[in-house]
Amino acid sequence: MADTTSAGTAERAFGFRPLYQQVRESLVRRLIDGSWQPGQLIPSEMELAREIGVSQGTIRKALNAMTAENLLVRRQGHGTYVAAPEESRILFQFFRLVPDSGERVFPTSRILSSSRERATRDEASMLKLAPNSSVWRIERLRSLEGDVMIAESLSLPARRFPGFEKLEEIPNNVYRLYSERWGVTIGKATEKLKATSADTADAAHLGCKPATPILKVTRIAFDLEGNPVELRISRCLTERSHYLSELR
Amino acid sequence: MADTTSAGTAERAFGFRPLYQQVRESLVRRLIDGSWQPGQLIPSEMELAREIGVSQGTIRKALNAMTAENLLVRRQGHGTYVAAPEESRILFQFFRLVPDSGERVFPTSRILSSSRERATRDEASMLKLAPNSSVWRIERLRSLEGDVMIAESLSLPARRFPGFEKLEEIPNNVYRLYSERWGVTIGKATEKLKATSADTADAAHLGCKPATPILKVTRIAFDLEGNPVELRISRCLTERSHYLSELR
DNA sequence: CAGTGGTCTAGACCACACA
DNA sequence: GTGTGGTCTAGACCACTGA
Repeated sequence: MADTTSAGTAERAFGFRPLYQQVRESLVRRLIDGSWQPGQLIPSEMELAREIGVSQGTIRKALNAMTAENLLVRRQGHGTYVAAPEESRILFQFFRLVPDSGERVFPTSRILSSSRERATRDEASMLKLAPNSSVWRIERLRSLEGDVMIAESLSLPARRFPGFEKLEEIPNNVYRLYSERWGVTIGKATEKLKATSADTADAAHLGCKPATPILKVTRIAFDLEGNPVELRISRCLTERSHYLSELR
Repeated sequence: MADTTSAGTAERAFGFRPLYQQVRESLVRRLIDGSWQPGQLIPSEMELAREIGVSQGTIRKALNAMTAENLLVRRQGHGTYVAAPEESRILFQFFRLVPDSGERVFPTSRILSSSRERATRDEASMLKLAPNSSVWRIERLRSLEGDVMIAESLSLPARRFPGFEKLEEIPNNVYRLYSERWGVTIGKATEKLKATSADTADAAHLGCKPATPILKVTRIAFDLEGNPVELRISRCLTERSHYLSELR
């Protein structure tokens, strides 16, 4: 890295890449390979600058970029920490269903089933798996303020989550589970929303009449390297809640 | 502004505020009061630094913050421009309904009606208007790839849009209209999504059976000062399209 | 070529947290 | 007090654009 400081020439021949982006990538790699664990305090700007051989300002630019991506958390007077999948952060970043009147609340969950299955064609294509790969499939119900609002199914590539069947319990916040148990960090996700009607199973789960309009949310969640690692299909009752989307 | 450079003391007594944020605010004010028009080239960093009496680096930080908010567009070798409500930008920033198979497309629109009305209780509360204020109410249908997909109603505070009735035509991209005709710039918006069923009017408009599940999107759009200036309720067919939400 | 924004550095000082 | 991140400055050089 220090080489490119004074002599960017070699670098330039293969396509220019700002130093701070190279630094960013090398730091992201430490997150990916687990040398920096969620919640951990990382070295100060000055230490990183010395270690990597660039100025403090360049380190800062890389760290600020990672903070903007929710990979790090910086606290003045404290230091810089690896972002951890805490309830409150997950709540704001990934959970968009909000009661119509009232604040954002973390839902509670009840597991219905959990099994190993052959991936359907849809699962395989959305998770970029070979046909007939194994997936773990979890069905659960989620409640907001005591009422069941969401019936959802999670599909996980079995290869990325070995020993899933040995879990005694599947917690509410699965992203923390993925992180702590398999070192899988969710970085971003895309959701596709459609309106559909409750089938009889949905109706039984959600406590509504069949054919009630429900919001179907199809989420694909990606790890830090950009690989899809979770497919989640949520069927949501939106009679007393809504999906919140902010356009900036 | 130059005062606070060496002597932040007075400022500090009334609550510390970073210089670059003060600069940002003073530049945003130029957008609000119209001294900088959409599409216009603004002075270079060096010129602004001299004019305001801070360093180029501080100007840069303010300009980059505004760029991140989609208020400015910066082009290396060119200069810095005030962001304009261009089709492509609006398409990505504010229009989230995407055909299931295929690229994002800007919809076409057909106006059904346009009239001045008393604000309903809901309109008044969401637009922060006094009860019984006047609003313009526009009904229109929007098509994606030739098929009607959205039936929507727009409500605008009459006070903010004087002479609306004199318009010969209401264009597809109304945010450009607001900007060009009334100097109203939309900075951000929030959308609340619910699943509901098509009533007979929806069914007639959207060419579907009554009771078809549809996605109801309630948008409140805000100007640069954070005042609500548009209420938009869109009823969307999502049989061959979906609402795209990206979680980062 | 001149002028713009983009990167990188170096150093000073400020605000904040904790021991 | 000491050390952290946050702000601000100043200046050098690079990459891109259009004349």
